[in-house]
Amino acid sequence: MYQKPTLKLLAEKLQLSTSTVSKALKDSAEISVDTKKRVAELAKLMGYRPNTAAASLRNRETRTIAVILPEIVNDFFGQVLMGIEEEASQHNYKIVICISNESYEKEMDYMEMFSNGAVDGFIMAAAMGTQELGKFEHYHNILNSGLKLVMFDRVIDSLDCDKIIVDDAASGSRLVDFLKSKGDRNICIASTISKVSVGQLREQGIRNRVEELDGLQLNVVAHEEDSSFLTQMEGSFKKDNIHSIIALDQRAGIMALNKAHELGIKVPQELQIICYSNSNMAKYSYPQLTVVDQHSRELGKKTFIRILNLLKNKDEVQVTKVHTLKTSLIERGTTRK
Amino acid sequence: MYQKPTLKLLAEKLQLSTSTVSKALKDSAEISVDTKKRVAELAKLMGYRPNTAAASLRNRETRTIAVILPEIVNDFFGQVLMGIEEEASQHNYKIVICISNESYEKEMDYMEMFSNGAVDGFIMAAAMGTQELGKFEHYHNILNSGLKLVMFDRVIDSLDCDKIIVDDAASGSRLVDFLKSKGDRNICIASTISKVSVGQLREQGIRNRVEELDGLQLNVVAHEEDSSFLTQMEGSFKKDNIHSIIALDQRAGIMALNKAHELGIKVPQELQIICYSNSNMAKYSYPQLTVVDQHSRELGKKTFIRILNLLKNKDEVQVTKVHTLKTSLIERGTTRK
DNA sequence: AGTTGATTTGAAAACGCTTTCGTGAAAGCA
DNA sequence: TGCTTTCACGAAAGCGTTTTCAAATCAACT
Repeated sequence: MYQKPTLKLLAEKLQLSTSTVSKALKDSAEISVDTKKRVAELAKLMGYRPNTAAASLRNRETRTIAVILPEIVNDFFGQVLMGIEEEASQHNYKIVICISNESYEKEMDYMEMFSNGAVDGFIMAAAMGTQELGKFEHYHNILNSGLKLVMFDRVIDSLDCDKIIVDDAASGSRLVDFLKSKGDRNICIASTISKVSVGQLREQGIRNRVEELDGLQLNVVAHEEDSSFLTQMEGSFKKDNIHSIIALDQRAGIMALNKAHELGIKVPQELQIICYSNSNMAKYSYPQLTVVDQHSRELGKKTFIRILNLLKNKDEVQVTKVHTLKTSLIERGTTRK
Repeated sequence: MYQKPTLKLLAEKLQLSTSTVSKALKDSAEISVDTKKRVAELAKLMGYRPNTAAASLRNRETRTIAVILPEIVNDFFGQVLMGIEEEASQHNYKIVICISNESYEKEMDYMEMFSNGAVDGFIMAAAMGTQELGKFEHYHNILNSGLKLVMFDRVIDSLDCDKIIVDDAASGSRLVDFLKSKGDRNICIASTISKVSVGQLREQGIRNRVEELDGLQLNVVAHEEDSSFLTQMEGSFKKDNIHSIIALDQRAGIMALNKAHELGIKVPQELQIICYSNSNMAKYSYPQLTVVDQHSRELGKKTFIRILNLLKNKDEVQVTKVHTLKTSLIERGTTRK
């Protein structure tokens, strides 16, 4: 089988040393324009590609980032991943992907597995299991070993690392104002993510604002599991006189909408629904769901850029460790004009 | 900052040579049980992890597979990726992810970028752009350079490589039978993927069966772009007397369903819909879509196992290069009992 | 005691790259 | 011409592993 060209091979063919060839390819000032050209030409001709393992070994950097996601069949995380990947490929970085499946153990395993120098850093959103258990030593281990860590969306408050989040609490508050302005008094929170940080933040933001304002009522329907959620939702529809629903995640939103259909409730005339996450599911529902857009792709890009900065300014201290993105409301078919 | 333990460091502490330590950690028969134990203990104590770059360089294998997907915010590809990832992590392989965004150029760039020894092989589904253009030299380059390549779902017929696909044509044929048995005569194909291989195969399977049988009528609504698709769909609903729709992809399915809602067509009483891909969108639609399940996660696992075999039996010739998985119909709310 | 064989360990090279440092040649200047 | 400076290149070391081959030790058998 055909042998991949190496520096040595190029050097032989050109009657040069590997050092010269290496420098020439890096456009070093030490090398004459003439030989640079010769080297570049042959390299192109032979399809030379530097061996990454060798470069990693020598340079002590892998140009690889591990991305640990709680799940992947989920538009939000998918979009974030897109953003990360896009930015990474532009900067000539590789992304290795790990799916924790919301499990603390898997998350830990992955972090251990890659803490040997296989990657330069981690981008991650905490697994539900981790947030429930509240065990964070694996994060500390990573940080202590000098690897970079940037968390997004589902972050650990007590952890001293860089974080990219959205204004979950503030947005919740804004939604209440929005619904009140439409005349709704009886608001229901629907959630399948009440065990993760963002779910709690959103709920808190809503709750606080409801208490600040007068004459508003709040219900909560929360369950991770579809069927329990649906029966709870149905119960709430029947006994409480719900004017509007704020769904803290796409699944809760779509299930609430479907249940409303089933019960013959007219959306948005009799019931308004706002849903977190600008997902395809929300876009292709009927009617199209009004959503809180987290600008997830942008979030992914920002997250990558942040870790890139950490990697570059090796010793400089970052001042602002937490970066908050502002969400925006996309009004569609489940809210009134 | 703290220095990662290496073989050399372990060796010094134990008063051994690196060779011995290396062998001991690999449980070589050359080494006495006693020293093996000593080495193992210290290694564990110090948290030794072999440097992957060094091992890659020496062993000429990276234990890394590049996965190139046309898109990631798509339940089918997401599920396949899950399967791949699951199997990979079990076999101690890494997955680097690339998103071609349906573009021929990006696909090519990625394959070039990784064809240097950064990965041991590729798992991929062809981008729409590639299938449209019909340019496949980049695949040949990969194969010639000795890297392994396994394609899934969107494969290139003329390419001599391993492929994992589903019985697209056959399943199309079965769907026709199914619908006919329910009394439908006027079938409409809805597609946003008529430019990719699987879309064409499914359509062909349906078309052939319709021609074989008597008294059936076939319409086609196909457009990649949402708004054009929707207006075409609406036109078809109004002029053709459609009994049922076979949607070749999830987007087409959900859009057809929504349009039916909009026009007040009762599903499934007046119109049956069957949709390819067992996606969340289909599961959480109202009513829930009847779908063709491609067992996508299983497909992902099979794909990884295939490439793993290629990697192991380096010289052995694989006999069956194409592996076809059987799809199954999941009857839900958009078809009649 | 001498030879053999088995057992356990080590020295050294290699994987492909980068970088420091050194060297020879050409150029500049007096 | 003799000196320094600049320019262009090469030698060599080292990144952390793995593996081949040789060496050392010790027991066993003549």
